[in-house]
Amino acid sequence: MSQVFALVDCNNFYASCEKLFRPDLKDRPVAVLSNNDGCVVARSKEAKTLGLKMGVPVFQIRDQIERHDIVCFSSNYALYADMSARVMSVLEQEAPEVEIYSIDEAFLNLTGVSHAEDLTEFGLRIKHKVHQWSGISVGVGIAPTKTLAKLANYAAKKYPATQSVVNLMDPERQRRLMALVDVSDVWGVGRRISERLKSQGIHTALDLADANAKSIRKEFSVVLERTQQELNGLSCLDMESIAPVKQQIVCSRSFAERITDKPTLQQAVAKYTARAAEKLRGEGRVAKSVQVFIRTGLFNNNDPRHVGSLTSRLATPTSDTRLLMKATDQLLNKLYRAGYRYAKAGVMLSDFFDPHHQQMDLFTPTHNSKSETLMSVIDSINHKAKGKLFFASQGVTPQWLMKREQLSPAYTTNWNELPVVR
DNA sequence: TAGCTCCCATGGGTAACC
DNA sequence: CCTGGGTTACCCATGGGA
Repeated sequence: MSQVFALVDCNNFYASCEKLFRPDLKDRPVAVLSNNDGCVVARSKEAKTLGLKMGVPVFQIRDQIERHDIVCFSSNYALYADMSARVMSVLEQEAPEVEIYSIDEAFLNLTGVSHAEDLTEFGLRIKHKVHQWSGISVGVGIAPTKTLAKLANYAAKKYPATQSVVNLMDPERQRRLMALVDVSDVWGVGRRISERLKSQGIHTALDLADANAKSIRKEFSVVLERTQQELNGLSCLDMESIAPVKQQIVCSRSFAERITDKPTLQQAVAKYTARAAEKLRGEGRVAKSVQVFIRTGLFNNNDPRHVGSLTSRLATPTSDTRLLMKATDQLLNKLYRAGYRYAKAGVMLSDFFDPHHQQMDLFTPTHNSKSETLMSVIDSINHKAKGKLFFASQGVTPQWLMKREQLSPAYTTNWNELPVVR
């Protein structure tokens, strides 16, 4: 039986979240910056109209920001996550099956819904209800495959006449749209692959759909072959409503200022280790493999360069912050070289196990419940009082913390931070 | 038993996505 | 001077059994 997927995607999500709580900024250009206030990662409609580009470093467009009086925000992930949850809960009320694909988009499985209601009507209803309940506006694309649903969503955003809802169930309509869409705008086709496709005369989504399947497989990959089949209405990608178990956890960050000395770098690595361990416990797992990486700046640097990473395999997998910190500190000791200006460091955990049926070895004392208790006490305190409890090795007043100079208040998650309005 | 192929695990690198 | 963070999947080379 043929399937029906919808893709619901929030418009300018981060910028919309910031605007929601600042009605005074209605109709004003707003930009949201990446961690460290480094790049532009989201723009309001007005900012896009002004030609503000996605991903550009802020220092390169200071004058543009000044000239047009663009309001900039540091990213406030807690706010976006909370708004996302509100949007998703509306979708979950309306659709029989929801796959939360990212913070601002979700696939709905509408297979079987089609008889009860016209699909376009369904899309419009969802759009209205999400807006009514969360204040966020969304686009809806409906199609027989996920890739086509993405494409329909792209059209819903691009063409205002659609009222932000596009029903792409009809094959003729699919082909008409695909002829207008650049291959690079197809889901799964990035920069490199679109360049290679274009050198072979494949310029539009339709060109890709009609290309020779054998040669796509041979010269590119199974992944692109699947994309091609999906463009032709053959569903290869199913709903993944249950989140797959994580295979790795990374915690890394650029520093506000370059770090040259080892003790400071040690603090940073300790902090990232603590955060990664916390995430690991949140997943209910233990890790056997621990990696640390450090690197100097990436761009226009006459500075000496150093990138390095080292991995250690623990005798026994663990989620105990103390043991993981011991490991990462040893790795950093081997990795660190004096005389470099480090810009970023990170900790990666992988090779996960279920702590309750764990492979023991002969020489290490067995899993102790003291550690488990201590860690869960730390986690529950930090859950209530965010990050108030930490290890001394993380440093008490770190100077290298990321830059977040334009952070908005925690409107939805911390009542105490709300600005006083009279 | 030397030598061959096949298969699988592993690890580094690339590309994609949001 | 100042350029994000996190995750997965795949490809390919390698090397050790069977």
